[in-house]
Amino acid sequence: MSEQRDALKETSSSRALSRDVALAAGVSQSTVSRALRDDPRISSATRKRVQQAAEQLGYVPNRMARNLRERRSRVVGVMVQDIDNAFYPQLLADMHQELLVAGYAFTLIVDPLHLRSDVTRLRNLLDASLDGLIITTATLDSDAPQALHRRGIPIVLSVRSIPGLEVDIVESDNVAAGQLAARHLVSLGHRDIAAIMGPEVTSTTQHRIVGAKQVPGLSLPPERVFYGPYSHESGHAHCRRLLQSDRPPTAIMAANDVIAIGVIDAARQMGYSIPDDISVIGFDDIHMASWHSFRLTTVRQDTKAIAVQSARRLIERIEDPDGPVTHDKYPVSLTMRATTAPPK
Amino acid sequence: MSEQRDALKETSSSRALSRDVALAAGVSQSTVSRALRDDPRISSATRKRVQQAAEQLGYVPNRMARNLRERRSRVVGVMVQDIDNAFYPQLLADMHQELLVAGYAFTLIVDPLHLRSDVTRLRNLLDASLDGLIITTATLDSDAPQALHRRGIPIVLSVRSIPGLEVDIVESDNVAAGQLAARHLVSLGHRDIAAIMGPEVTSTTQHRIVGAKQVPGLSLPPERVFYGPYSHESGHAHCRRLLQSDRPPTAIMAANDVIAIGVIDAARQMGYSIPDDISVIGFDDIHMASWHSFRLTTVRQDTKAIAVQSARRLIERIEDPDGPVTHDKYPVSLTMRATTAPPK
DNA sequence: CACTCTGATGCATTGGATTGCACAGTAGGA
DNA sequence: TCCTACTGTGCAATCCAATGCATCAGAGTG
Repeated sequence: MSEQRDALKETSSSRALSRDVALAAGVSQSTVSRALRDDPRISSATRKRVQQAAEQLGYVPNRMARNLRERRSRVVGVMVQDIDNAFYPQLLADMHQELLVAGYAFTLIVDPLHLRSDVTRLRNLLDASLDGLIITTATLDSDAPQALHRRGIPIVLSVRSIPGLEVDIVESDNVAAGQLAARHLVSLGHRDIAAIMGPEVTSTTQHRIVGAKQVPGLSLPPERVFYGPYSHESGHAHCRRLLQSDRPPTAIMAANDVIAIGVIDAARQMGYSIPDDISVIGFDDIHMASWHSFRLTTVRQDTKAIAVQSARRLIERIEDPDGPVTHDKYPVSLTMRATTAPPK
Repeated sequence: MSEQRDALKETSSSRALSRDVALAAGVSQSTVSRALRDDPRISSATRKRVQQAAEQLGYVPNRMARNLRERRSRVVGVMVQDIDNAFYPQLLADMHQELLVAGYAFTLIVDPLHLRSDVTRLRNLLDASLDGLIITTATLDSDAPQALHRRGIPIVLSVRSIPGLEVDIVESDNVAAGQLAARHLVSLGHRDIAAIMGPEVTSTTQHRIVGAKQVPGLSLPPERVFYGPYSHESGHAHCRRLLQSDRPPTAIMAANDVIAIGVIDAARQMGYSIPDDISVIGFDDIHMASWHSFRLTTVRQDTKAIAVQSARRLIERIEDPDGPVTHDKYPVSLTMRATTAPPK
């Protein structure tokens, strides 16, 4: 037992440094550094000797030292609203993959709206520990993205955008998305539609409403538009209230699939049948939307493309801070499943 | 508010360093460092002067330099199987919160089982950029945790465990969980039960099976036990095959809620009614399990407690590498909803 | 044979903050 | 007046790898 502990302690306490490798290989520390980074000036014989010594000692270059010297961390931040909301994990999974192959790690930054100008959080973003930041939670009234941009932190606005800010943006064509959803409902014969949207200050909600209102035959008066968080609870609560009212709509347009599923749950709970009694349409087309229990009709956005492109744009921005600002806008499409039908 | 804005307002392209602050405040660089870290040896007059100068210059200490000097990064890794699996985001949200208040950030490490001894990935964990690691994906045959432990990286096994490894473990009492589920089904009158489990090499699956088999009145022969990933698809596919077979079971025990929901979806898709035609029970009690479309009966584990405690244990281990090894085992409970009933 | 050039390696500095230790200044006591 | 005892600051080393520049040996040239 004590022998084992000793053995463990030895291995752990003696973290090999580049100078240890240098000693073992009979070269200087700088040669070790160069050899392991495949510097062409090092002869292959020396390189091999160094590599062997490094392997034998279990040498791994200290990333903190490298970061300090190179003034970059190869870590980016990804700011999300709420990890426990099915949309984000899906986005994160693809971003993660893309960042990984590019040699970047990422740190999750959870940014509830109400903390948007929290000094402590922002300070952490300014301490040079992150090479850049993907913001998926931008709101129209938040000044944090602007402030970070001014400080010279490479940022990309992903999913949501802010007009007039000279930063890279990767989003869907949400006006078209709103049109698609509304047109689909109208073409089925719906005239009285309610919209359960996200926060009013998000571009996604704004754009989708704008698009929906452009569709002829649809009136979407203010009293038929509800704002709230992008959550299951919000969809559930709003739907409940709508169905308890004097004059329930014949269809509900939800600002995303998570809300839409909340709507479905509430409607079913109150004994309504979907789509016979009420139609529901969502946005995003998250994996869950296709599950048999929901079979949600929804406007699909290419979440994977957005995730991948956001990561790429950020990396490009990091590597070329002065390159031209880009704005990617991805097309959307209607995925018809089983939650919409003509009104009764 | 004004303080916040000041911190961000600075537009200067070149980041202020502590020596700039020193110059502005008329003190030495070391005094700046001490003043901003509230070293009691600095007089309050000097401290105030330094703080003002720092604020004016928008100075934020460079974290890379601090990391190198302090030989710690205040970043921990959290290794998960698959972010896009509802269990993990829930776990991560609570871990994140707990780590945040303790001053730690975290990096997500996605670890598919098949990479279990991939040295390349491990190298990233050995470069001192992480202070520690929470592993939620340990498998009984993986040697990575062992290897990392040997190298002296503080690690905590969370959710899943490996016997005989001298590291901190935070998990549920999964044997009791298996017992609870099986006892519930048996008490309802079920005798022919199938189990759709996770990978055979996970402690969670193993322990739950062991627990279930301990319940009198239940036979769980090998041909009634199925192994697969902890995914919706797996539950869906296995359920489908079971229901198409000559002799479908009267109840299905799923290794977690995500699988259970896959089972429900498959059963409904094939026209079966739950719980009338077949009972389904899960494990975990993720948020989704309570949604009206599922109302899943499940064995609840205290995911939040596990998340929080894992974070705490890791931090304790980082701060005291030689402290006694701990093993937290949380009790589980049965949450009865609407997916179990007596057999027809 | 002297000299330049090239290739391979080492020396010493750099990145920016933290911190052990030395030291100047002041107050209090003899 | 001198000496001790603090207090508050500054100097310089430290963390570890990356890298500009100097150096050296050996090949090639006139």
